Amino acid sequence: MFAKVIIDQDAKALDKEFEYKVPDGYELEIGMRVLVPFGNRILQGFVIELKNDCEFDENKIKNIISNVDDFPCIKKEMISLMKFMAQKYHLKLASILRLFIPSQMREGKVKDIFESYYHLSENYKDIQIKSSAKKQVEIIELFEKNITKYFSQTELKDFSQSAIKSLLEKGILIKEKVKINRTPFVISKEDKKVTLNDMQQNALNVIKENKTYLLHGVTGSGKTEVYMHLIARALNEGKSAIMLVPEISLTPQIMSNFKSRFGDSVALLHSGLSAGEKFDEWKRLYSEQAKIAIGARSAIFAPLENLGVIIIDEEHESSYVSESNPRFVTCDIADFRARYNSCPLVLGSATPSIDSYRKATQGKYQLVELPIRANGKELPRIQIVDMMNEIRMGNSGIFSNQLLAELYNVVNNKKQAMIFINRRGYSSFMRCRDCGYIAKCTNCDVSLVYHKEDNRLKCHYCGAQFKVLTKCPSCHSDNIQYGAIGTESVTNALKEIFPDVEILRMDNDTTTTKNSHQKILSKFANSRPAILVGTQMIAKGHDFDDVIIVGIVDADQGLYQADYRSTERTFSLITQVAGRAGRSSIEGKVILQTYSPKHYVYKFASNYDYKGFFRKEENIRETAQFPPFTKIIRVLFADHDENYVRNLLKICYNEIEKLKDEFGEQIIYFDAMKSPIKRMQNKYRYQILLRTKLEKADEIENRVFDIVDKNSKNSVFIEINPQNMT
DNA sequence: AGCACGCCGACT
DNA sequence: GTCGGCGTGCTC
Repeated sequence: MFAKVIIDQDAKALDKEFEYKVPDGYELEIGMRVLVPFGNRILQGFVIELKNDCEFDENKIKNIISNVDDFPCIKKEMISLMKFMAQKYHLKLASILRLFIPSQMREGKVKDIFESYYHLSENYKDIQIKSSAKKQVEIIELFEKNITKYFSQTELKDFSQSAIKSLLEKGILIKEKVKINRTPFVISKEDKKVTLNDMQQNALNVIKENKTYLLHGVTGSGKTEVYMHLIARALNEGKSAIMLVPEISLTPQIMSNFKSRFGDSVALLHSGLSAGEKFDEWKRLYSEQAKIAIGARSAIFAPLENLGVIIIDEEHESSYVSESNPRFVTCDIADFRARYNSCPLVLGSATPSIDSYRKATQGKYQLVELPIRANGKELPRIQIVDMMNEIRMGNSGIFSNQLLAELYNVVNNKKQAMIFINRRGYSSFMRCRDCGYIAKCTNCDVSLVYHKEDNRLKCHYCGAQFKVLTKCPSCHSDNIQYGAIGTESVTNALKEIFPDVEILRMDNDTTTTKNSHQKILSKFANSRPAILVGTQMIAKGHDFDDVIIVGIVDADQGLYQADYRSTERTFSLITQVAGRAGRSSIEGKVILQTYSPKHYVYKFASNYDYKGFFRKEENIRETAQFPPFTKIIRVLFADHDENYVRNLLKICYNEIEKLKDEFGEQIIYFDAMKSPIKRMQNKYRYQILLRTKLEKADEIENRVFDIVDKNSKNSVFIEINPQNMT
């Protein structure tokens, strides 16, 4: 017998299958980790195939030394998935396999922990003890009272070690080591059984086939309840389920809901777990003690077999795309696994990505809609406030008069408000304070980004550079604003206006420690009146009944990012933030402040008109030749050695340039430039950007991959339709 | 990744 | 002469 082995080393030169001989009579399974002789050392590898013949020179072949675990840690499906990912993303086989097992297993640090348990032996009555051994008799009586119970060391701490020891020696007691699960603690609430409304029931009935469903449900339409029923159905059929959520640490209440509904069948996989907890949850899934995996994107690799459903909640979220190595798109993986297991894949969202919704309109996904809220309540009214008008009326502050009036009302009635700041990333745009003009790229129709270090405006899609604005080209005013309003300045401004009110701030800076999220939120929950200021973080899943006002201070900040998806993101954020208002009986209201009140995104968002927005945005993407009508290929070069990257860039550039002659008009755009952030983690960064038409996009992509693979050992990453351009 | 092999300069 | 620099190539 021979085995194909992937060596567990993250090196390009080792990124292939090596063949070894399995010694006669040695029990080995596909997916097992093994130790193999490699050169003059011993390395760990994964068996991915067993066969009777060998392709390698049989005189040079070496024997497998041993297996590392007594079970195959990579299941069969995952070996197919590995091949799929290697082909699609050009990732190294070993780095893919590492995604499938908990990292602790590789480092070998975390082992199963055991606790000693004691129970009576079957024939304990036949064994004599002296009547003088009072303690021993006491112990036996205790065990006889709970005849089926196993007692742990701690439960027997009242008895001396010597008494227990002599009972063990006589064979009356038996000591057993039992594996302990470090199952993470989740506060579980009373589970409310909910009956589905007609829409939800319909969704449940429709979603059953081996295909992809786009579940488009307005905020509060009860998508989660549909998910729960889908999972319950899978369990009833003896199958398992995976549910992905964008950032699990931000949605603790969803977790506790699932825990209380499904109990120990749920395994949670997220970044907040300790190494040991992760390992134990993984093992519970592997051994089918738990059949539901819930977690952030990496939970898509859960070691479950016989999947009955895969759910991706908030499918539009960018966190489903892995931005650092190994780069992968969660939805691709989910699709692979759903098809492999012949089960439905459900993508749920109140504001689907343009890409997904377009697939639904094309029939690639089946659209399922939940158009009304489960509680029958209206969505809060969104009022657009024109900040240009405020300036004309002499108010040049952060807050409009309407928002201030509403905040006074909140404070006087001891209610709560949330102020949301739509800030993303580091960059800032330039805007005329008088007429609202925004500097945009003349080629790409995306906003230019101000770069402080060389005092220029740059386009992140074509690299074009422009002088900073000193005078507005539209109204000739010299009142130019750059930089962006942050949470800090808003918080300080509020503290001045409302010195006696609890003003809380939640953003990246204030949530660095582990429980800081929870601390801020519980403080907010217990204060009346109170105002919570924050970034996207406050947009998700925090329901406070007394929040009657949500203010969006500068909605445009997210809109004018140099990113073709910025409008889509803004729409989805407004929708999400608006969902925070008016959860209770009191009607909520949203005040949306903007300097461009006529922008179509506000019209559609304030009417909760997703479809209208989709049609408009689809149109714009088509005209501007952006995805999903084209494909953007970004080749990023990053290395400590600047000369090395520049050289590599030049070689690849020249070869890719030849593709231009070959593919002609298929390539809409092609250029090389310094990356918008020139240096990151001390690595110099350059990039080549391509935009191609769809017809030959896959072919061009493969050719670019080939060129890069051929010329570089490392330091080069290729991204398709990157989420951001830093 | 790590290690051997090998081909050049400067040293007891 | 030979010790040691690190470029190149190989590992089933």
